Amino acid sequence: MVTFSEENYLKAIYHLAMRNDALVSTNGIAKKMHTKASSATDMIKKLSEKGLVNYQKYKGVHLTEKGRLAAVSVIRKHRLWEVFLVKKLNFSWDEVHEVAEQLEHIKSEKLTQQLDVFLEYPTKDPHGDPIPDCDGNMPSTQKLLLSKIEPNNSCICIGVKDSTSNFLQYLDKHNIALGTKITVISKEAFDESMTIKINKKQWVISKEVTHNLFVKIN
Amino acid sequence: MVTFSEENYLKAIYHLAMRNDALVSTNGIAKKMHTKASSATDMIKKLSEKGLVNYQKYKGVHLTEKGRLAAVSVIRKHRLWEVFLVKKLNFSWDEVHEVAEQLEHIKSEKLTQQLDVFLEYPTKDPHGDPIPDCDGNMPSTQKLLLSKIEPNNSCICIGVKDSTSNFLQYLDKHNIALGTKITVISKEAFDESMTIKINKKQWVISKEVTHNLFVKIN
DNA sequence: ATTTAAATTTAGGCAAGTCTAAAAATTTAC
DNA sequence: GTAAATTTTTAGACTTGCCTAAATTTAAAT
Repeated sequence: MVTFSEENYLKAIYHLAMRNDALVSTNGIAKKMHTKASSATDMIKKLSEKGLVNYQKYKGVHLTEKGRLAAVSVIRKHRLWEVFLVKKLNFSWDEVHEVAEQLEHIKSEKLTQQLDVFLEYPTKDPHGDPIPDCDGNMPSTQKLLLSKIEPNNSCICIGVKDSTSNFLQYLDKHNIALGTKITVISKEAFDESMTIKINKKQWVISKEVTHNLFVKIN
Repeated sequence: MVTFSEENYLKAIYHLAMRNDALVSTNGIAKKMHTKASSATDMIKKLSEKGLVNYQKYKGVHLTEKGRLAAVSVIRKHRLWEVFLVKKLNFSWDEVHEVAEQLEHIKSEKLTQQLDVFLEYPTKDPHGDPIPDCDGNMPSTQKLLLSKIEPNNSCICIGVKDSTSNFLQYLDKHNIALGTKITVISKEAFDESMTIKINKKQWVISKEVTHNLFVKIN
């Protein structure tokens, strides 16, 4: 039995490790969880006793296979619920996160499975992130930050790195959605701002934008 | 901010009081919550401090208006989710309760509202229980136990008192569903068993069944 | 290589929600 | 109308998840 809080820590560790089974630091976990390092240490010990992470004092942790499966299961539920909220309940992509944070902890194999069926097996959530399958396989996606694209090349927007409401609303306002084709006109070395063209309309975006938008080469 | 556990107690008190604002006993609450009387006392004090119940030591509690609204809100969510599970995710009526017990605690006004829209404003859950509106009004339903129907009268099944899987599966097996017309042929004084007729087929049901099936006069 | 800084862990404490055991109040029974 | 039985409350303790403050370990800097 994995508690609500344990699931959140596992998810945090998964995201920090970024599928590399790199060691994750106590401070990193505490920061991500908005708790103190001492709280993180407490939880790490508990996760370690349950065999969900490997832990070496002062060194850091990484997920065991059991822990990885638990984390991915939560992520799967989170992303399926996000699809549900957007596709069926008319939520916009900047409103879904908070509610999905609650729904991801509902424990029912059948519920998750039937939700997947009902949504017709989506492979991406509303922010372009991949949805793991029920066996815990996370589809790998090679995605580039827009900032890496050279002038005179074009690309397709496939996801966001930052998924805060502010950023998502910015994108909505400027008609940048998943699937939008972006042509890079020029880059400014000074402030890393970039001139881009979408649908014949051309304007300048800051590095805050180019560093948080994932694209693929056309 | 009402916690998960507080919501469960409020729901229990609501159901025990049965919309009469009758006093509910500590022991009654403890029994319903599967906890000990001392735990119930602790929680009652907390609910009282929050203004959700009126409490007099050794006498009992009843919900304040604020408490009633909180309880009804949880019940509304529970029943909406049950409809969702049955109508959209192919759950059967005996499988929904446990999952709905979890979903009922999700906090999002918009979620509940949009779910109601998505389900096209259902007024009854899969067991025939009324779904309160978003202002906390519980539709009143006058329903009779099948045991009260006299021989040679017929009635329509509109709900269940006991909604355990065992009973619901019994009803499924014998093709008794909400809306089914039942004609009472005779009653046995000795064991309160009853001979009934459904679709020209006639058989005997025990008092355990007649005391747990709600009907309305045709 | 030792000192300083940063990260991590330990120690002790707090609130929520539960428990057991014992005390107090109420109800029931004769 | 008092004694026994039941119900309810209190007292003290445990677990989870968090905190602050202090101690320890590791890393960085000169």
